[in-house]
Amino acid sequence: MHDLKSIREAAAEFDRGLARRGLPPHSGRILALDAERRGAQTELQDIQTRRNDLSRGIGIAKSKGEPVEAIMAEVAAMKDRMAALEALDRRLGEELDGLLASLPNLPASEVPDGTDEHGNVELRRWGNPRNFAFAPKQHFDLGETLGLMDFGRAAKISGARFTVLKGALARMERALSAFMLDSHTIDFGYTEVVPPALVNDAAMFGTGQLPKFSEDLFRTTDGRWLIPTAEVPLTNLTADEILDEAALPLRWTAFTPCFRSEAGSAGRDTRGMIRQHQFSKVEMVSIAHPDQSDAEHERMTKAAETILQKLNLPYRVMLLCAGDMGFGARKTFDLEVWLPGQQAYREISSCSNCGEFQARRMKTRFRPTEGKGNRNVHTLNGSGLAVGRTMVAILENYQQDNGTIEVPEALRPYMGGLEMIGV
RNA sequence: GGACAGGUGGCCGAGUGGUUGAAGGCGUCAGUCUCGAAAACUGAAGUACCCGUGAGGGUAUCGCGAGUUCGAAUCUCGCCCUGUCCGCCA
Repeated sequence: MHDLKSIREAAAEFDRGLARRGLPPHSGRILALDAERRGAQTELQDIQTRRNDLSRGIGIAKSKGEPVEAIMAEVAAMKDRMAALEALDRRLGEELDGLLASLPNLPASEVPDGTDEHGNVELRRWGNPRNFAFAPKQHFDLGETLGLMDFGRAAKISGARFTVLKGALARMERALSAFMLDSHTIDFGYTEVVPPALVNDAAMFGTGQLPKFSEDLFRTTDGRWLIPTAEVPLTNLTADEILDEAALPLRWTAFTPCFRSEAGSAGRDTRGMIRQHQFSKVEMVSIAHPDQSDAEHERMTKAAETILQKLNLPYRVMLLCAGDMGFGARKTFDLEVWLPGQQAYREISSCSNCGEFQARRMKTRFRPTEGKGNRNVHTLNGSGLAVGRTMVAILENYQQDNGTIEVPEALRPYMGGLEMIGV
């Protein structure tokens, strides 16, 4: 959600930001609506002032036993105009809010230009892709051959884009979640949270999934939504609250299932576990002071990278270009893990600084320790990591020529000391 | 799901359709006092928006949304949430 005041003050800059997102200018329409609405509000409030004075006068006159018919007639005469102005104010407000709510966040200045993933900039690489003495397989071949990953039966009971994991791989999902949560809570100070997986409209609006992206979501028959990421419930934890500055930053992490309809991605990643309707993810969310959100963003990304490093999985860090960022982000780092079976780097984490964008939607502010005037917090979210894709990466990077899988050392304590899968 | 009872400012808690943004208490902040603190006393303080260069003025807001009324925290309706009991249930 955008701030009207800042658009009034810097309309050209606002439109420049939209242009970087590939959108036409909107400030003209917004400011026209804003001006018209404020005119209506001002006139309405003047009438209300008069109405309140007169009504008060009626009460006083009555208590004195004086006649009130003349005053009542005067108030009654204002009713039509008041109703018209109220309707106008509401209509203009709805159009204005609808417009403001539909526009994505503006990219930070250091975000590169670009319309799609080809505009993203590689910042750094970590780890060296292993040299295989054989042709590395893709994760679904490995998993199915092991008999621990079953897409056929998942389709039987649920349909496409679901997986059944069994045995050591089912356990690996549990192990990975515990491993990741331990790292974030113990090494990075995040507080572990178990949030609801079903949320209401307001929460989905707060983080920006609604009103524009409802087709990407699953909806329950009683009108709730299945979370597409724990970012939604975690970030909305502070909705409608005014926090103490001293409480910042708030850092939360949660392991949850995530549900996405994947409408519009038909044909992409149809095989395997890369793109599923349901997947597990450990998410991090930080609620930060505006002055500290850039540092918090780096810190959060570091927490996600640490998981990959501990698992010894090669990856690269991408700075997303303006056109490839999500709706609410002003700056995003993607972590892409090396998948030898695909011979490609694939996204395994996305860490975004949303600035004030979500805070304004959720009405999350903080009270400065010094000075007056409440300010919007900055919100950040990042995967740490997508558990299913982490399993994919482990299968492909740790596969042996006989199809067995070595368990990464860091994970062994979480898997009862298991060193090899499939032997 | 059914039956009751509730939802008031940071918290607790009054509130009769009429000059109530809302008594009182607690807590918070500032000041007086003090070497300092406590106590006491004095004062300040919700949120959003509009007008105004400013000082300042105004509107809305008592769970949310409609309605009745010249006027609604107070009356009516719908919804949401909380508590208690019953039913069902992991």
